[in-house]
Amino acid sequence: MGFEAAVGKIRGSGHKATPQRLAVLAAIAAGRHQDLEEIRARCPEVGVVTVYRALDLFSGLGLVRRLDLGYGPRYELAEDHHHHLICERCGSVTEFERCPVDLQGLPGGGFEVRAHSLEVYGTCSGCR
Amino acid sequence: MGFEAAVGKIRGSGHKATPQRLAVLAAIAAGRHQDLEEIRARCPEVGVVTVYRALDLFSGLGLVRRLDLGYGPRYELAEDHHHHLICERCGSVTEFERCPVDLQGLPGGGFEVRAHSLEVYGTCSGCR
DNA sequence: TTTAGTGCAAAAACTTTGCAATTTA
DNA sequence: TAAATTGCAAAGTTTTTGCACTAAA
Repeated sequence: MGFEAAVGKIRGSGHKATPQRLAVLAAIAAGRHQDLEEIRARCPEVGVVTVYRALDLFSGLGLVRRLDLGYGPRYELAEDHHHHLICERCGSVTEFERCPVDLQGLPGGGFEVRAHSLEVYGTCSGCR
Repeated sequence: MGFEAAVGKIRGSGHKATPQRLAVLAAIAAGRHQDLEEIRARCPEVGVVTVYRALDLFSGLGLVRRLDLGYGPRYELAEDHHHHLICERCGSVTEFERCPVDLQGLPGGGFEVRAHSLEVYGTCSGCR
């Protein structure tokens, strides 16, 4: 889901697309798996409380996803799928595009899939 | 990784397998994606601080993984792979066994894979 | 016996809430 | 204009730290 679609979803859900919310959304979209501090740094004009509330709203709308990659909460746009490579030694996180997931014939009896997130744990080349 | 192997890994890494640590580990192994409160309930004799420190140690050893499934941190044994079905409507989490991930020819230039975790987001049958 | 680990109490960090002022649709 | 949103200050939670005591190897 892109930035534009996300804005549409905010309005469509009956919420107001305030400058603060857009700033927070843009901040999240500008990076990947950022923590609160990183997001805040990209929109310092927005109060912390508002950032928390925006994050909450966005999560509820399915626009943003909260992850735990090992060092506290991180946020990113809830694209259809994300794939992270996480080094258990140094904690570095890198992403990769090619989707190694095949959700054909998934169990779960009628579960409707919207997105997925894959975390691959191991040791990065620099730590071996 | 089973409980036994985990104990071996604690000892092998030069740390002591204290009754408190074993209790915490057993508590985690007894359930799936539990939060701190649930874990604590299974080993009430262990102080909170010790639980936090054990969780920290276990994460560092790669025995336990911290996840964020939408409502704060959750912990589970870091088996080779886990697959969660997360309902974005009601927050319910279910697991499934069949692995839909194929990590052959993964990018990442020499990243050594040890395990993975897949979260599938969508709407469960009860919420549709 | 030595070094690592525990638990308490306190500190720090993080997140949520109440409320008056402000702003969007 | 009415209802939603913001931001401050305060309250509540969660997590970490300092330190004396205890226990595992």
